[in-house]
Amino acid sequence: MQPVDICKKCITFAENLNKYAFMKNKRNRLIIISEILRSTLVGSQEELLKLLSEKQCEVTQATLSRDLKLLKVSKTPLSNGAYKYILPPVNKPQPIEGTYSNLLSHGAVLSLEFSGQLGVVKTKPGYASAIAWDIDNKANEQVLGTIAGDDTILVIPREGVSREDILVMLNITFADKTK
Amino acid sequence: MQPVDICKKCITFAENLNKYAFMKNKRNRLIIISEILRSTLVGSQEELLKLLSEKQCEVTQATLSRDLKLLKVSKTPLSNGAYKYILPPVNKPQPIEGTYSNLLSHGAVLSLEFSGQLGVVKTKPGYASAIAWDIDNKANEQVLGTIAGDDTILVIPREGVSREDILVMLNITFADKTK
DNA sequence: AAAATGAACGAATTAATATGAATTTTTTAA
DNA sequence: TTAAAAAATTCATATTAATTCGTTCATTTT
Repeated sequence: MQPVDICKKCITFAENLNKYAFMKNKRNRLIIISEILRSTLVGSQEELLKLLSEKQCEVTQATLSRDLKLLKVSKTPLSNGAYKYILPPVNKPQPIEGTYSNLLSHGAVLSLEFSGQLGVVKTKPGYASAIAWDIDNKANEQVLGTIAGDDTILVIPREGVSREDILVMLNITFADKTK
Repeated sequence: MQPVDICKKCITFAENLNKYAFMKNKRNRLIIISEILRSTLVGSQEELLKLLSEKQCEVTQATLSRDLKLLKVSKTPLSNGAYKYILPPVNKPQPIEGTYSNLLSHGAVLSLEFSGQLGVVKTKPGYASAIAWDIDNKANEQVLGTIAGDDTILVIPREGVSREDILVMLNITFADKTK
């Protein structure tokens, strides 16, 4: 190697080079992370750090933590006792945050009738289990449980819970949704 | 209040009282945790610990961590920058390990409650029909039939069959649990 | 340009969570 | 019963993950 005079520009360029390299770029890093997580069982951030560095992608745990947050990657216990970082489902049913689906307000519920203690909700075809799930969550106090078919839900109220209570419960839900 | 002599039995009873309380029991604790997580946004174990203690359920973080692992609860980043503990999706029936008695002793059956003539069994997600089938077979004398959803079984007892009869029937299988 | 702004990041720190080991409680079996 | 075994739980600690803070650099604004 022979000595070379390096101009200022070149120095700046060289210094910046790193940043423009494929691997040293946030977007691409996120892609790499996704790919790794899709194909590999990763149980901790430290582990993922190593895998990344194998792909010439050197970052610290801090950054990784931020990346995972950004990607909405969740840490889940496996049946074998280990943990796994998993990407959110592709079709994007994000975890439900606080509120319930607005199925109710969209007329998916067609009717509610009673027979004795039992309530029967009719829904649009296919909606029953989704709505049953909502009812389970919203009405734990009034309802012992629900059983859903395709367009029919059987609602089993707790003992001592009146039809009105059930109606009120559903009305509240309706009211909430409609505004 | 006048002073009272308390006999040994009473002392023992009082000491044990706590243990028999609903809240002081793993299985029930798991139910409570599930219910909380289904209805509340919980961002950390410490937070959940408080909610539990509000429900008279006192445990340490260590136990909670193990409970969450058992329930396969995962920690997920939300869009608002916070985190949320979420229960595994209901439509993901876990691999069924073993037979009826196993399922029961492994806590696949979460609860049994009554409303009027009807019994409602809550199970882990996905287990309902497997267990319902077993109940049908085991309890033909007491039970007219069962209807299973994903995590709920409606048990319809025969005419003249009491709650106790049903309990006894289940106790045979539960036996280990109830004492 | 210089100054202001804002994203990205790493180092260090703090916070949160998991786990080993000891202990207590419950179950089983004799 | 009572002792032994298993399961559940806690305590203490290790491990893992999130965040704070300060720096750098690119981009806008003045």
